[in-house]
Amino acid sequence: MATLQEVAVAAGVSPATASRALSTPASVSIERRHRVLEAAERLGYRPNRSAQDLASGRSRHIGLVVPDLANPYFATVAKGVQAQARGAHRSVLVADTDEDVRAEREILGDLQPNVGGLLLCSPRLPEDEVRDAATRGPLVIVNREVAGLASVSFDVASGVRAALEHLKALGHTRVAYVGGPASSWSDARRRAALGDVSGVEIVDIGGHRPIHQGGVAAADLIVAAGATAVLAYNDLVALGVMSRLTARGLDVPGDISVVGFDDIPAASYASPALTTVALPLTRAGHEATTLLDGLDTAAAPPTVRLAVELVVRDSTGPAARP
Amino acid sequence: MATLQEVAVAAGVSPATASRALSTPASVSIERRHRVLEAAERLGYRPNRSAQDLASGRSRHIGLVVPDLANPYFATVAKGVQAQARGAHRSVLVADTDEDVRAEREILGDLQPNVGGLLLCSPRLPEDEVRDAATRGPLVIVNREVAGLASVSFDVASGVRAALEHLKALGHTRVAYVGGPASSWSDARRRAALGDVSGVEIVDIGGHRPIHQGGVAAADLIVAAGATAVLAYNDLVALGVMSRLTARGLDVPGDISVVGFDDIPAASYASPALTTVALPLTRAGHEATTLLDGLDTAAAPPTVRLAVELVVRDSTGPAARP
DNA sequence: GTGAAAGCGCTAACAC
DNA sequence: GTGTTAGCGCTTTCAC
Repeated sequence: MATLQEVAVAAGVSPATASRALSTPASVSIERRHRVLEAAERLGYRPNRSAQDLASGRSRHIGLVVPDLANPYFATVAKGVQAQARGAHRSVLVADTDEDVRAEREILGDLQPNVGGLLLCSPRLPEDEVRDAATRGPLVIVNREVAGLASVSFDVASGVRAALEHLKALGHTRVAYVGGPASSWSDARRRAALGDVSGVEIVDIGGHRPIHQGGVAAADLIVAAGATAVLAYNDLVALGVMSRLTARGLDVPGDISVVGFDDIPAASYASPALTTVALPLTRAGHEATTLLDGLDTAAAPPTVRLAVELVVRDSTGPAARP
Repeated sequence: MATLQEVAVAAGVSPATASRALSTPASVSIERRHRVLEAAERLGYRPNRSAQDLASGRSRHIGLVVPDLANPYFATVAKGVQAQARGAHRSVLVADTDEDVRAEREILGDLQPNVGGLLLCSPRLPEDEVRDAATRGPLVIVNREVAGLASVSFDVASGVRAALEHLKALGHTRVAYVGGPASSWSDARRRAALGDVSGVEIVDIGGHRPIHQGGVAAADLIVAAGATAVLAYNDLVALGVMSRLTARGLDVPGDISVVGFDDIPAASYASPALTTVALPLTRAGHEATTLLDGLDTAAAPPTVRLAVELVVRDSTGPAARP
């Protein structure tokens, strides 16, 4: 493994110049710069990140903390982060908390001192702890907003409204809401917008696990509540609702319409294909990474709220005549 | 941020002793060890990974290269890797190649010099390049085998046989195989086992993209070929086949039985729920990480071939009478 | 614009 | 067991 030292010797310059040629090309004469670049290329020079980080006092790694990597939602965000980070020559350290707040704390303490910035997808960590973490280094929150901190989130309220208007236009007047984890920020956002559309009565089915099984569990409650349509916390839940409904012999959307949230790939594969509020997850990963890069220079911590879009597929239809 | 130096001073020992107390506790007297641990705890000491790596000459990071993080297959492997790595106090650097071999090469060159070991999920990279990478540092291949290199893969042949036997027992005699990417190692493994079950005629539908859309594209060919059952390259493809079949008005499993590979979460959500060959993906992540740790000490590069299991659900049934 | 020199925080001989 | 002493490979003042 060639070192910068060796590159410098090969190029006939000092290590300092070699370093500058690579990191601040503008500060080196064009001729020497070329010599250094050529030598680096020829020797197959690869910077030693540990050395760079140690010497400069800042890490080029980005830490990404997610509750569950196997969840397509977070996996997609992670993919976006990854892509953007690579463009900025930074690497991504991912940590999966397995939905466990205790593990999350531990990971935070472990990870944060060793990364240049942290991307936190943490729907459940108490706000003061998030704020605390932000004092320890650059931090961007994803899918949540905390006053005074940089974040990337989605305009879920308008998504909820769009879904409700869509159902209303189809003649639905009694819509069940299947909630997610009670402590989740984004569940609260969804709930807050539930009353925004007049003429649609909302039946709260309560909080459920944000996975397929949660929807399965909720389906019977929906039927019992006499709703003709459902808005679910996310697609996984919506898919769960749909499969249980179908298993009970009910038709979607003939008997009950179903709307999800997120637009994970499975939403379009399902049959019927799921009508859902699409969140630009990859884009969120991009934005969050970009935000992180500009965080020191930014005056106030920026908050990006990404627009969402209702994707109408086949799981919604006219309300059944009573 | 407290340094080891400061911890050492606070504990009244030399930096070396402080270092040993933390990394090789056995080599320090019990009393001093306690003093160091206590001081570290009290000062909130966090080791600087860059410094550790630079000084010791080896990185504690694990590099994980996957073709697509948003693919539930790789996301699940990644989760397994992550969990195991954290147990060993190592962090995971993930890189997503976006299914692009050129990007993969670049990532390899970038990543490998800066990690202590590499986990490669790379179905398509030419074998000699994989072998080449292995000379540059500890490397474990996942879901593929290359002679002489450490790897974790699945016993897909027995999975194919189990699927075929299952179909045969249901009376199917003409089974279509929807292949994956032609250059993929695991597609070749599946194909190699296709002839192992006598009494079942295999119709090769050719290679398709290993995603939902690939299955959609293949479905019509299956019908045209007159097969009563399909074995697909993976679940995504199987799901695609199923949705196209259903859209054409065919019944699964009434008219055609479908079997997938992998057992991703969506397989159990689908309706009908997909019969599939389950691969222990999380386990593969664990094993690969464990293998990486023991690689230097191992005599011969270990090859782990994980057992698979046919999960019979609702997408397979008796062959339709001709 | 360039080089010399001083570390960044830690580990690993090497002596004791 | 323990301390002393060198660095690991790089960035970054500081002079020139």
